[in-house]
Amino acid sequence: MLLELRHLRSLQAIYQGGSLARAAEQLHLTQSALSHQIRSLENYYQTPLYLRSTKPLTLTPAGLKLLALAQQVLPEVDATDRQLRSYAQGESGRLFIAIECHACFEWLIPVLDRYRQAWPEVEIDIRLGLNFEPIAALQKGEVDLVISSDPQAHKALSFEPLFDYEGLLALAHDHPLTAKKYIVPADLADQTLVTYPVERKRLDVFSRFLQPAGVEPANVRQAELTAIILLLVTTLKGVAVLPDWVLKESMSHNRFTTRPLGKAGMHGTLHAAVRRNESEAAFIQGFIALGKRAMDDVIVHYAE
Amino acid sequence: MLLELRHLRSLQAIYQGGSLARAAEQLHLTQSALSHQIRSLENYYQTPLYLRSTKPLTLTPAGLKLLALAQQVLPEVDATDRQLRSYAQGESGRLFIAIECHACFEWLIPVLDRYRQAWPEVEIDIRLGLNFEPIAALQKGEVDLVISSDPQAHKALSFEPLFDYEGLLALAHDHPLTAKKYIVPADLADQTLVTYPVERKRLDVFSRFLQPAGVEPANVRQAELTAIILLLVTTLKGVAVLPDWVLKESMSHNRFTTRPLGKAGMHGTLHAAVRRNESEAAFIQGFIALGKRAMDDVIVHYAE
DNA sequence: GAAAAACATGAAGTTTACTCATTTAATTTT
DNA sequence: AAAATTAAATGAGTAAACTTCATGTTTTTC
Repeated sequence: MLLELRHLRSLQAIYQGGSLARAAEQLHLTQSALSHQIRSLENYYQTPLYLRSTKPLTLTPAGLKLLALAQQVLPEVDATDRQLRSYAQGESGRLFIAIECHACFEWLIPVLDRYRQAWPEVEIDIRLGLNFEPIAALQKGEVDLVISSDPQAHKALSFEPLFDYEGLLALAHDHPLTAKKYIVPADLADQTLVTYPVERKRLDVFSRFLQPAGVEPANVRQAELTAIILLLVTTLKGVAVLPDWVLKESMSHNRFTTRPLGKAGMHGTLHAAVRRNESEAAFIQGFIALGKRAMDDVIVHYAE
Repeated sequence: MLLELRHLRSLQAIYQGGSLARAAEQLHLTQSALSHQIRSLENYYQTPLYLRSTKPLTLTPAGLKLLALAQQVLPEVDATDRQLRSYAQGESGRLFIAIECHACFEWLIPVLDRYRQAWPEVEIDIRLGLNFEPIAALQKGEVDLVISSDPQAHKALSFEPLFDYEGLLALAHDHPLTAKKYIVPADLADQTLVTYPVERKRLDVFSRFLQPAGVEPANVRQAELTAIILLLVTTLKGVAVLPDWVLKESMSHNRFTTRPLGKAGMHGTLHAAVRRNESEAAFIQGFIALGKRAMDDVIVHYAE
C-alpha cells in the first residue's frame, strides 16, 4: 500500500487550489514535488487520476474516488489530531474515575457537575469499584483516577490528599447507645451493623475498628444506597458507620444522631490516586482542586 | 502534521497482535522500526500512547483515541484502495453515458439492464445531452461514453461503431404521402414536422435532408416523448422522422407506416465515443459489445 | 503565432524511515 | 530470589523516499 495521508492532502489541495502550482504553495511544496507525487500514485494504481489534455487538470473517475476519500477521511484525522494536541497541553483528556467507597457518591456527583462546567472538553466516566482492584486498573490504564482512603508509596502512581473525614456511628435518637459519649468495639457486639455490599477489608469499621479488637457484630446487613442505610438506622433496624460528610448532609432531615468510634474518633483522609506522569496535567489538577473543596458547601449546610 | 496512515496501520497491528514483535512481523517490519515509529508519534503529540510499565503494552487514553481513528479510517481507505485497483484492471469503473439523440432511449434502457447484470461493480448514469456538448464533456471527464451518430477523427477520443440505422418518415396509414414509394425534401414543404425538442443541427432530417435542399416544412412542432410523436403522426397532426428501430418496435401496435427519405434512404451509424486511453478497459468493451447487439431483439420483434 | 501559464522530467541533495546489533526492563520459571 | 526468558528501547549506519532545482513540453491566451 502506497497511499498515505500526504497524498490525500495533496489531492484535496489541488482540488481547492485548482492547479498544481497553487496547491504546492498551500502545502509548502514545489510544483514538481506534487507532480511526482501524483505520478507515483498513478503508477501505483495503473490508472490516470487526472486528464492531462486539459490544462487546469481535471479529475478522472478514479481521481474523483480518491478525492472523495480525502474529503471523508481528512476531517476525521484532523479532528483527532487536534484533540491529541490538546491532550498534551492538559486542556482536555479522559478522566475515568474509580471509587472504592460507595459513600463517595454523595460528594463526587456535585463535584463532577462543577468540573464538567470548568473542563467541558474532558471525557468523564465513573467506574464503581465493585469487581476489580482500582489501583491495578489505574496502572493498567483502565481508569485515570482512583478515590482511595489508603495512600501507598508507589513508583508509578501519585496520591494526592483531598480532605479529612471521620467515620461516625449513626444511630437513632432513641437508641440505647446514645447514652455513651463515644463507642468502643465491644458496644457493637450485640448490634446489627448495616454496611455497603463490599468486601470487609474495604470497610473501615471492620479493618480499623472491629477486627483489631476481635469483635464481631451480632448481625451484618447490607444495603446499596446511603438513603436506605439511614432509613434502617432511624427505624432502629441497626447501626451504621458512615463518613461524617454523609451524616452532616442528612442530619437535619432525619431522626438520628452520631457518636465517634473510639475516644479519638476514627479519622482518615481521602486521596486521589493518579498515574505519576499524568499527575501534573491541568485537567487532573483541576479535578483535584475541586475535590479538595468538596466539603466546603457540605459544611455550610451543617452550619445551618 | 506527522501522522500518516502508516502509523494508524501500526497501531492497529499492535492492537491485533498484542505486542510490537508480532505486529512487526505482520507488517513486514522489525520490532525496532515500530518502536521508533511509536516513539516519534509520542514525541510529536508530547504524550505517551502506551503504558510502558506493563509488559504487554497497554494503550493510554491518547493511544486509544488514535486506535479508534485507525479503526474508523482504515477500512474506508482500504475499500477505496481495492476499488481503485479494480479500476485499473477494468473490472469496475464509472460509466456515465451521454446521449445526443432522444430516440436512443428506446434501445439504451434494455441494453443497460443487461449491462448492469453483467457488470454489477460499474457505476452507471445517463446524462441527457440537452444543455451541453457531449463530446466536450467526454474530454473533460464529465461523462465517460457518448452515443453519437457523427464520428470524427480525434486524437484523444475513439469512436466505435455500434449498429446502422435508417431515418424513416413515419406517417399515418391514410396520409396522402403514402402514395409515394420514397420521400423527397419538397414533399415536406407543406407538412407539419414533429421533432424532439433539440437544436436543428442535431436532427438528421434538417442537417442531412431538408437543409441541403433548402426546404423548410410548413410547420415544425416539438414533442418530448417518442410515444407522443407517434400519436401525433397517427392522428394526422403531422409527420416525423425517426430511426428505424423505434418504428419497428411500434409498427405492429400503431396505425402508421414508413417511407424512406430519398431514393437510397437516409442511413447512418450510431457510434460509442470514449476516451482513447480508456477504450480498452474491459467494462467499456463490455458495454460496446452489448450495444452492438442492441438491435438483435428489436428485429425479432419486427419479424412477428 | 508568439508569449505566458501550467505541468512533466531527471538528476542531485536531503530528509526520513528502516534495519542491525545491543542494552534495558518486565515477566516467568526454577 | 535469582536466573532465564520474553518484550521493548536505543543508537548508529544505511537505504529509500521525498524534495528541490533546473530545464523541457504542452496547453492556453493574446
